[in-house]
Amino acid sequence: MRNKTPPVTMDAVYSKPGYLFRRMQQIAVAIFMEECRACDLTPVQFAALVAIHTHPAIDATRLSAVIAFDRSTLGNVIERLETKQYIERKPAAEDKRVKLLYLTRSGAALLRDIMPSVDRAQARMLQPLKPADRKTLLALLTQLVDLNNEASRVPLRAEDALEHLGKSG
Amino acid sequence: MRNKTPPVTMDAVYSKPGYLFRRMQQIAVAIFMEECRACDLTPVQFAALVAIHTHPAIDATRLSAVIAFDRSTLGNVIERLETKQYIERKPAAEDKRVKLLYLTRSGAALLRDIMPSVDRAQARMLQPLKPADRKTLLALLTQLVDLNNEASRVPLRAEDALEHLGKSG
DNA sequence: GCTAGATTGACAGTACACTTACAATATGGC
DNA sequence: GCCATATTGTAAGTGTACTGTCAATCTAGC
Repeated sequence: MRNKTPPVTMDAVYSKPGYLFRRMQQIAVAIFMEECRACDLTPVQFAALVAIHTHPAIDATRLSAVIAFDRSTLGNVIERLETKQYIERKPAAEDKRVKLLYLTRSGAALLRDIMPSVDRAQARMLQPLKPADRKTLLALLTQLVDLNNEASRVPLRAEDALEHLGKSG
Repeated sequence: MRNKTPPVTMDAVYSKPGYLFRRMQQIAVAIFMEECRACDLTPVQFAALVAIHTHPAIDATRLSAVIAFDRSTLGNVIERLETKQYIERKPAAEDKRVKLLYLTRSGAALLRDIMPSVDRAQARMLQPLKPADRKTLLALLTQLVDLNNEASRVPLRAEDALEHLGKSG
């Protein structure tokens, strides 16, 4: 009867999806920050701007669901975007707890201006792969993120963004 | 002459590799922490333990290169592992700046005990995909992380771990 | 052997990413 | 209308992840 445990080597780290996802996220952020150095925006701040642009008058809780970003941390992100005057926060008339988010003129201008940089960053992340492999990886990742959505502490709820319309409309 | 910029929608986020890598990292950490709740270890702390196990008497700088983890932050990680008594730090005789890292007995025991939980976590991350797709994704990710190594702020230098042997050996 | 430059570990600062807790407010059941 | 419950924003606490800077120390060139 063999009871031997396999030896623990660095392969227990390097060949595992957990390590690869961490590295890839690390690399993706580095590339994004490099391409978008001029505009002083982080990947999450960019996602928030896009979401507020797409859903004006969204509140922080719904924004969190739409970009799948932790609700508590989002407060700080919003604060930073407000300090940089890219967004505005206005109290909602119907619900005194809620503060609605809007892109400012300069926020909208920024968003328009950085799209080329963002696109360049996104392209660079997959650049080293052959075009066909890029497509395959993107398809598998999309599928995996979608199927694992509930495993995340902050599942994506894209449809949440529409809720605030139903009340007044 | 058309100069129109494409409309900015949430697709500028959802369909991009940057977003997918962030989500997947988020999901991977959540799954890891869930499976390893009992032992109170983070993914990075686990990687550090494996590396110290594989390379006893490694120093912090080389450890950083071996697990591709930021040198400055690693100090805190080491501190936490030391507080939990999983590792020991001993000053090096030859170089007074260096502190060498060793697994304690309880650190080695922990590492042995949690391997099944870690394996379960790693398996769960890819679970939703078909077996063939898991292999494809893992292969493409491994390739991409390797080819993008230098784009990271903390490139992996696995061979650095062996340097400390060359001096005295 | 002495000094210029590199290395090492430590620290301060910024930004995610998550947890739990809490007060203010809103809502639905009665 | 009143109250249990849920929602919203905020804050404190922990842990990555990176940027810098700094002093102590080592090493190489001379």
